[in-house]
This record gives sequence, structure tokens and C-alpha cells, in this order.
Amino acid sequence: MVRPGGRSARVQAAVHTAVRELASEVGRDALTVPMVAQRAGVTPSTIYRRWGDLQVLLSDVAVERLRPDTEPADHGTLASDLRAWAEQFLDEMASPAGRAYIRDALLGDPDGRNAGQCSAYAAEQIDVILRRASGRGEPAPGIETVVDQVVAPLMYRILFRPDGLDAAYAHRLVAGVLGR
Amino acid sequence: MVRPGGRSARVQAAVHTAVRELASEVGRDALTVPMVAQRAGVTPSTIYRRWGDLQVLLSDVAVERLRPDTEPADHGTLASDLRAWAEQFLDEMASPAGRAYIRDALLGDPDGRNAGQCSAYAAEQIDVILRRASGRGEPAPGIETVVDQVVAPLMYRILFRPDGLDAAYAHRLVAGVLGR
DNA sequence: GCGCTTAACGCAATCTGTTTGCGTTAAGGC
DNA sequence: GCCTTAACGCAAACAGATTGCGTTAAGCGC
Repeated sequence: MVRPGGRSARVQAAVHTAVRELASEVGRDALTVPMVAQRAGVTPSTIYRRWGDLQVLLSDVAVERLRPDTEPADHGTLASDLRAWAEQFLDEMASPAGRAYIRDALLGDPDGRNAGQCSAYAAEQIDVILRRASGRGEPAPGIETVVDQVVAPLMYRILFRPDGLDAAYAHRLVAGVLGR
Repeated sequence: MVRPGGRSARVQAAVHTAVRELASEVGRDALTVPMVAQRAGVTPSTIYRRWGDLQVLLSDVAVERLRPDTEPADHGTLASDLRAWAEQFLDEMASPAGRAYIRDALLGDPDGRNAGQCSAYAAEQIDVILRRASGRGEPAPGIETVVDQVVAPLMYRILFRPDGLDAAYAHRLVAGVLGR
């Protein structure tokens, strides 16, 4: 159990910051626990005891960075909202940095909690868009349908077939889920 | 460049076998390179030079095990063939062992070649099913459509939302792609 | 077949990351 | 303000990763 405030919180923040800084300085693959510890002003054993190993720590940091920082933009119609969101999602996730974060989030994740969190982020964003559409009186599919037909294909291709992904593909998926 | 025959081939086979055996004996998480090397009758440095690290080796072995060993069964109709295939795919991939293999395949995979191979396996199986349907004169969707609407949702949920997956869900996906 | 070139391997020393016991610090609760 | 204990620091012991160098044996040309 991680104590919420005080020293524990400071250590967590320092370590996360150290990971982000070092990842952008020396590259994600060159990171080591002792390196992160030194930058964070902490001993390696603290990191090992708290996170277990580097992958779990990277998974934590990755989930933080995959959290959307703004609500999806309102473009007036469900179709354009979804199109814009899918486009941005693809942009962020399909980039080398995005793919690295997704992989990290999935891999250092013994109980699947971090992966579930990533999925929840996407679902929340879509929920906002769908509720907005309902508010306008537009007919809208269910969240699960959008996840299955838009989010899942995008993520599948990002992870398993990184080639040939573009905005047009995202648009086709959105058109498909809206019944053409 | 790996020489195709002779000693190199023997070493590769011995190492792969050692990984599979030890994984089932002591558990995948307990594997170490020196342990695998000893079982394979090889020195650790050989493994490090050839694969780089344990993750890459595990990725290789995982892809081997994810290769389907039989053609999809013929049940007489496209709908039943797809249903049966999706069911089996879900069974194999959603199990703890299956998820571990998927994760391994994705993890030690710098260039995305192994992940692409996994995707290709599924596409091949589906291709067989669709061609068979065409041969019968049944109308059939395209491979990409099936990948987007069946494989991708299954894989997305396996990776990001392991809960609440069952055969009924797979059946719904198949029904959806066949136009209900 | 025979020798040549070099990729792949074995060995061993070295280096770096990981683990662990023990003492200390400081949250959180009463 | 005192008490309990989770969290941390330190340092030693351990284990895995890396690398230089010598050796083996594929693959190739003749």
C-alpha cells in the first residue's frame, strides 16, 4: 500500500519525472534503474522495492502519458467529432513514441490494471462525444460498438501492422460505425 | 546473418527447445539466459550474441507457438466456419498462456516483424475460410473487413480488457461482419 | 575433395544491475 | 504528543550481462 502523501508522494513524483527526463535525453532503451534513481535523488533499492522492476515503473509512467489532457473538441456533429477524435488518437498512438508508451503500458502490467486504464481513457473520451450527440438529438451507437469498430481496429493495426495507417483509414472506420 | 544449417541450426533448435521445456517446468517468469543456456548445452554468451537478450529470444519462441498448426475446420458454411474459428482463436489467445505469448511476441520485437507475423497467421486462416466460402458460391466479406471487425476487437479486449470475454461475444462479432 | 575465409561458438574475466539485511526516518492514527 | 509501521537509505553479497580472445566448423571457390 502506497501512502498517499508526504515523502512517498515526493519520491514517486521525483522518480516519474526522472524517467520522463532521462527517456527524452538518453532514449527509452538506455534507461536503467540505477540511472533513474540517481537522477531522482533516490537509491536503487527504493525503486526495486516499490515497483519491482524497470518495466513496471515504465508502465506506470506510460499510463500517465497516455491520459488525455483535454475533452474531445466539439465540431457540431457526431460524425465530425468522431472523425477528429479518431484522427488525433491515431496520430498520438501510432507515432514511435506512442507505440513505445502503449507497449510499456501493456508489458509491465502483471494484473492488467494499467492496460484497463488505457482502455478506460479512450472509452471516456468516446462517451463524451456520444453524449454530446444524444444531447443534439442525433442518433448514436453504443460505446461498446465504437470501441469494437473504431478503437480496436486502430489499436490492433498500431500494434500488429504499423504500416499503411493513415487518416483515411480512421475515417473509413468512423463511417462504418455510423452506418455509412 | 544466421547460417541456415549445421551447428547454427542445432544451437537454435536446442535453445528453443530449452526455453519451451524450462518455461513449462519452472514458469516463464523464472527463466534466465544462463538457465536456458545450461539446458541447451550452450554458453550464455552464445545466446546474448545471437538474440541480444532474453526478451528477443522469448519473442521468437512465442511466435513459433502462435503459428496455427492446422487449417481451420470446414463446417459447411461461412458462418459456422468463422464462428468456430473465432471461438478457437479466443480460447487460445485469451488463456493466461496465450496472453503471455502475445505479450512476449510484442515485447522483444524491435522492428515489429514478429507482431506482423502473428497478424499474418490470423489473416491466412481467415483467407482459407473466405476462399472456401467463395468456392461454395457464398457471398463473403474481404479479409481486411474480417480482421477489423472480428480479429481486432478480440485482440483489443484480450490485451486491454481481459474481463467478460466469452464465446457469445465472438459470435456477435461474426454475426456483425456477416451483415447479421 | 582440399584449402581458405569468416561466421558462430566456448571460455573466462569484468562490469553492471539486482537483491537483501539492517538501521533510520517520517506518515498516519490514537 | 506518542506509538506503530510503512517507506527509505546504505552497503554488502549475488547474479546476470558484456566483451576480448582463441577455437571450431560452415560455406565457398578451386
